[in-house]
Amino acid sequence: MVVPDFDPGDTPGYVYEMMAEHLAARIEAGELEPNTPLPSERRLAQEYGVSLGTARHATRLLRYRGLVVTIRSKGTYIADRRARPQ
Amino acid sequence: MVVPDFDPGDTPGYVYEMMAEHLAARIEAGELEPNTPLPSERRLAQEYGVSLGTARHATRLLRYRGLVVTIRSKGTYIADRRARPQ
DNA sequence: TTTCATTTGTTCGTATGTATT
DNA sequence: CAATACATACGAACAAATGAA
Repeated sequence: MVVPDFDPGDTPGYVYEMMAEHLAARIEAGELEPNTPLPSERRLAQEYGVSLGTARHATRLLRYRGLVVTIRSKGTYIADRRARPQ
Repeated sequence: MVVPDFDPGDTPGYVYEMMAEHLAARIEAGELEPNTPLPSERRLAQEYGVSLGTARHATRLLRYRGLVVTIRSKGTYIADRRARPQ
């Protein structure tokens, strides 16, 4: 299962929401495994071609959804599948 | 003192760029000699009254310009004048 | 060998300013 | 005016490597 590349292009909606959706899809698809760290927010920002603020906004949404757990000065980790809502 | 004190004050431009310029001037003026270590980044941050991140940004610019060489867990050294570009 | 201090490397948290829509 | 997005800047904490004791 492969998640298509991220391409905000001219698709409607907010960049930070699309980015969060894209990351969520990668997590749910198992491409990003539980208890492993996400790339840093600055790295994510680079990879997705967005600003740090936007990347932070996206990871915050994932946090709200319980898909990731962020530990300050350490990183953001994929949550256990059983600890995830739904 | 050959190079005037650092004073970002209300001058235009970015702090990290002005700091890099100031350090570059000190290096080119010979105040800081080749093969000697710069003060640590945290020390530089204190001396210049800026944050660690800004000091690191400044030394990174010097690195790009080939004025210094940074060795992890050791320090940042003034490059040989003959090894410097231009 | 182990311990410790120093220094760079990395990361998140937060605030502010600017431009655009 | 408000929301989005970007960039700078500061702070705090942790990680890793080096070298000395």
